[in-house]
Amino acid sequence: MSPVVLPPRHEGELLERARALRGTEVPAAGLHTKGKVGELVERALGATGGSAAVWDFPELQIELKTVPVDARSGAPRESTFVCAVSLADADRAEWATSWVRAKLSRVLWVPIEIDEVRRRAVGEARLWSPTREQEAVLAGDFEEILGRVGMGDVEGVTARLGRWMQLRPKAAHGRVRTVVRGAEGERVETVPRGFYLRASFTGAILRDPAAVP
Amino acid sequence: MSPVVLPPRHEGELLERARALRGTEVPAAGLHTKGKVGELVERALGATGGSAAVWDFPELQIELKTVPVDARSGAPRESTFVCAVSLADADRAEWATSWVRAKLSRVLWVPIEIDEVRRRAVGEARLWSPTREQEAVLAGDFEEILGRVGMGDVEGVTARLGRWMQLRPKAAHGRVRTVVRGAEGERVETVPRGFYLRASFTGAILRDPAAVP
DNA sequence: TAGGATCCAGCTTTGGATCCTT
DNA sequence: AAGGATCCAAAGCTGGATCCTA
Repeated sequence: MSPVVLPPRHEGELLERARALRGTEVPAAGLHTKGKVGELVERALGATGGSAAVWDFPELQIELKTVPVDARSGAPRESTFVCAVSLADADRAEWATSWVRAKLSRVLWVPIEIDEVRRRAVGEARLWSPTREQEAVLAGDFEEILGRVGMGDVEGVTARLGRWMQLRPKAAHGRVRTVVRGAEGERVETVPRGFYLRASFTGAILRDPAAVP
Repeated sequence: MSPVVLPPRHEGELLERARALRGTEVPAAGLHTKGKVGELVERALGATGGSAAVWDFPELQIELKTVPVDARSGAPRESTFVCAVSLADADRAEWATSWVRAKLSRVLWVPIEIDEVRRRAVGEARLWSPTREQEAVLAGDFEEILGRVGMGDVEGVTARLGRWMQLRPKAAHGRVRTVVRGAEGERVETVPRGFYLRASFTGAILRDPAAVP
């Protein structure tokens, strides 16, 4: 990451920049541009996180998420990836100290509005932190999902589990494998996974940050 | 209706008969058998309601509803018709005195279980009355829907309105028409409609009679 | 027509698979 | 591999249209 813009010094500056971006057209998505828009917006806002960091804006402890939405309705068209999960450590994982909680504790949501002709433009950014109620639901999803993985039932965890947050494959190719322990302690090879937020949840909080769907 | 079975004398007898029917195979549904199973079950249980009555078992004030469900999951495959609605009287209609409330105040639900091969068999019957909370939601749906019709906006009432109960066309042919008054008091010709319960609701109360989805 | 319902095309959602860049 | 996400077939749901019998 080589930023063309200096890191924002405070939330106000970050929000200001994000709002200045509003209306900017961005390259159309397609098979060969996945993730591109997210990276463009990161650079334009001065993100410096890089692979090792927890947050995109480490000084501000703020995570940036672009989310593709329908230009008319504002409804998200996709779920939102949060972070990868170390399946092998599931039995020791706790919400309070988790990476996913840290990332979600403060998020700058940047909608990418997609119109009928597939054109994409930056929408109105919004800074969000989960309400107590929202965090309780996310924590519940976390426990339910990693609890099952911790019990050795990783194959029993489908993307159906979790009210707002789900676990799904996260790998460049279907053939990538990671190792986890089964119920009897045996080696189980499986595909790497990550946490995703359902579109119904991001849609709700984009409309109303305190929503309790 | 010429019953081959005498009317049940009390709830216990009705439930007994319904349970005795469990497992009975019934003719497969198809384009040309709509409603047939409902009538077969009515006769088998000794229903005497007929067109004029509010209830299928007038002495017991009980309504009979067959509901097609997936044999595996128990989930309803269709919404459930409750009764037709007089659109012209919408502005005077009240939940407390409505036909739909009377019908729903006590219902014998008879699931018709459909398996992979489309075979249909009678499932376990269950006698239900709405809890206070459930009735409040149904009353809310009623007011919301008929309120709009009463205000002359019948064309603005889509099947999307109503959390558990919705208004939908109810006519043998799409060309049948009924008359209602528009917002300016003008004649509006529209298709006759009836109240239906969403499959999500009947599914919930079949699993748990006191469910609050 | 009233009463018993189901049909089914089209839209939405789901959730496993996949793609790019560093 | 980690971080940024989107793809898209198939399953599920919606809701207007339709079917049978008396």
